[in-house]
Amino acid sequence: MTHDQLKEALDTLKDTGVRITPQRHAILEYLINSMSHPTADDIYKALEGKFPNMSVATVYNNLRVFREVGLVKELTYGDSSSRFDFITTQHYHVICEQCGKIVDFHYPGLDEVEQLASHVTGFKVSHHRMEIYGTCPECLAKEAH
Amino acid sequence: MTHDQLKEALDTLKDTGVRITPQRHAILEYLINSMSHPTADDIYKALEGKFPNMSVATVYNNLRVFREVGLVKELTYGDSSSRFDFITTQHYHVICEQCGKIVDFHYPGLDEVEQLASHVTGFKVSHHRMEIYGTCPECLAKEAH
DNA sequence: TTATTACTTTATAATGTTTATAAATAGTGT
DNA sequence: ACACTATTTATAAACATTATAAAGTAATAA
Repeated sequence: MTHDQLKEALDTLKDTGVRITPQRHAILEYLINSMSHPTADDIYKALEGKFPNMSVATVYNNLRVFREVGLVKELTYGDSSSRFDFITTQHYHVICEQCGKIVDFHYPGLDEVEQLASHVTGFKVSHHRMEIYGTCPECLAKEAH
Repeated sequence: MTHDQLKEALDTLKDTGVRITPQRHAILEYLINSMSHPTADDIYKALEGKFPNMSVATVYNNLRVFREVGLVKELTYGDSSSRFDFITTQHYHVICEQCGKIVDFHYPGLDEVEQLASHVTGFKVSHHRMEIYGTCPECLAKEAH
């Protein structure tokens, strides 16, 4: 499974015209296999053995590239450094209040909210539901006349 | 209204044994009146006129104190610096799937999700809806027999 | 396969936010 | 007003992240 994810990710890179370097391969592989949500430094340290000369900047640069291509999500919790997460599909819906159109909106699960809710209320939380409402670009254009 | 909020906040400080200094008063006042979500530096700059000698550390220290006392929420979006928000009541619902009970659950608005949704889909977002589902403590206890 | 070209990596320095420190100052309760 | 202790200030330090320029390397086509 994780092998397929890596292959897909590499295909995504190829399709987007992003070069596949050994460092990028290794960082992606680490992100996919990592259960935790590593910081840039975690990744840097983890790959030190394989790439003794790799620069921290390389890790940051590539995490940014992955994020721009949509492979990786940057998580900013309260602590000092960002955490990075390989994106597996999951989505919410954005709903147009004018025409009813529903657009998928990918976003990592709101684990934090569930955890806090559970902690505060004593509930055993099973899931949550979220929808976002607004006006779609087409209806916005119509409005503009 | 905002005057009451300030008064309440000051009472909270007094009750918690936190000294009320002119700087703290001013920072709280600024946070309450501010519609945006200011960074520490925003606050520092905004109060420069009133407190020409105030140190940046004072702003950071007090924001931490306010956060620890529960008056202020620290928001970490992707950008470089944290933003701070005076906590006004606002809540979601946690719903028991067994007995239907609804419990209020306070949580700062999911601005980040709305912003990202807007950015990705091109929608003009008006609001969102979120509910959390699970089993309440009472029903959990019944289950436990 | 090799040459070419543009993109990447590396090493380093720089930037910017946040925290630590110690001396000076000022709230609070008596 | 006094004494006690928290707080402020000024400064330096720590830390994550980004910028820069030179060296290296992946992809493409001849």
